[in-house]
Amino acid sequence: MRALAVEDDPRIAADLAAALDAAGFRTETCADGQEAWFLGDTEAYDLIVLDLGLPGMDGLSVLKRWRAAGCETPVLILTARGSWQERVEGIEAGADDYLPKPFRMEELVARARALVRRSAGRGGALQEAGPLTLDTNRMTVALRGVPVAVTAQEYRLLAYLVLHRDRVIAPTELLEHLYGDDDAREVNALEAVIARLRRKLGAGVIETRRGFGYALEGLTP
Amino acid sequence: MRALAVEDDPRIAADLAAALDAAGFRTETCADGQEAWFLGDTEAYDLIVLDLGLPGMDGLSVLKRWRAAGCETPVLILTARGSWQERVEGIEAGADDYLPKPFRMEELVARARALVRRSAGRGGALQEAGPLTLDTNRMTVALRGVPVAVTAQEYRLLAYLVLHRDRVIAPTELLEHLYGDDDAREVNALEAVIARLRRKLGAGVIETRRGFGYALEGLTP
DNA sequence: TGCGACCTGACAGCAAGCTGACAGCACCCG
DNA sequence: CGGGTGCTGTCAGCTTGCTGTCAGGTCGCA
Repeated sequence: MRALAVEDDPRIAADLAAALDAAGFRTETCADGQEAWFLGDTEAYDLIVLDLGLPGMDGLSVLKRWRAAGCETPVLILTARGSWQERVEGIEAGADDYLPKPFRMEELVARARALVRRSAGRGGALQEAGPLTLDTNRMTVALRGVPVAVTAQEYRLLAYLVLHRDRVIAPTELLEHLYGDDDAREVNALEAVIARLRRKLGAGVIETRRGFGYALEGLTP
Repeated sequence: MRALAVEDDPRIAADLAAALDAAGFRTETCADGQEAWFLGDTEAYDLIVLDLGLPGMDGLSVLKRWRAAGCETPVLILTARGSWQERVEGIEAGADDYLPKPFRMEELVARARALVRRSAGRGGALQEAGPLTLDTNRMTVALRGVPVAVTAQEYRLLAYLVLHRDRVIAPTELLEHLYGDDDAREVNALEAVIARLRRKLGAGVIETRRGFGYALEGLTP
């Protein structure tokens, strides 16, 4: 974890760095707004601690510029105690959290950890298997990068195959999964779906293992 | 956006609900820890405001149980002023933010909004998605820069779609978040709102993914 | 060659979704 | 208090296009 502490008071800056380092961060410090903006924009930090009172450029402006530039690093701002307008302003500008000064280092560390934990909890929605890419968020399918329109049923079938791309799936298993136990269908319904999919994806993508079931392209027999 | 306010003082609870409702939330209240735990565990909220001093079950225990049960709803806790141990404890227990009592309703609302945005991994108060711009402070909508007048319900629906713009949203999910569990509506109510929105925004902005749900104008067909 | 497993084009049924009309209701304003 | 106004859910009728079925074909294997 790499952190940036933007703080003009050298003593506080040192304390910040020490506390964050003790918490497992690799912390760099910076005392000037202009430089902070440059660093935040060019370097890849996991967390930025930003003091609002700064020489060079106002902390709030720095924050707004980062957000405007598409920087999504979690930012924790330090504000003067009691000025709730400033906090609200900071949050509106895109801060993820604030801490009123003076504060306990324990609290800073707790919040910093929580912030990083939270920002890390996304991604992984793209499932790839051979030439196929499934976006499980948008429910879309791409073949060699080219989007392919599929229906709900087709998507469900593909998703199941992709999820179990390392083995052969028996027709009965697919039937069980695609249709509830209460509205079971015949095998032919499945074959129809597969035929339609093959027409869209090309013949080779879904392979038939005669007598066993179906598998995605590239699985060795 | 659906919110739960857990607060035993009925006056404060009413104030909370009023402020959050004015900010575009559908707020339910609850005065008891046990009940709060049950609600948070079973219902789908976008935000929970939790007072730590509660009858029935201690607020911190409620929070811990939620987290232990895998509930990831952002939680904003209300603490007594000055007790920083309590705050740290709260954050360690999985709270996403805290507010010391007494507080300004403006600040609560600002933090609530920020929390909801952050939980979806997004920054500022201006939410952009394709041709749409939502100002979550003023609760206004613009299409390609041109302001569009929308009703409260329409705004809520759009806000939810914009917040989760990278996903397809199932009708049931929208129903859950637009209406409380106690005044549930039929799917058709939703379709009516969407039809009215499309008349204002044009046909392409809200896409229908037949069999899955709705999504904002995206890249893939 | 024969049999069973599997494929596929056509088609109809049907459910998902859309829309215009309407009525209940909350709210606003005189 | 009372009428007007605008929001919103319900209803009914409609469109759309997904999807299972069927019938007939092809393929692989013994």
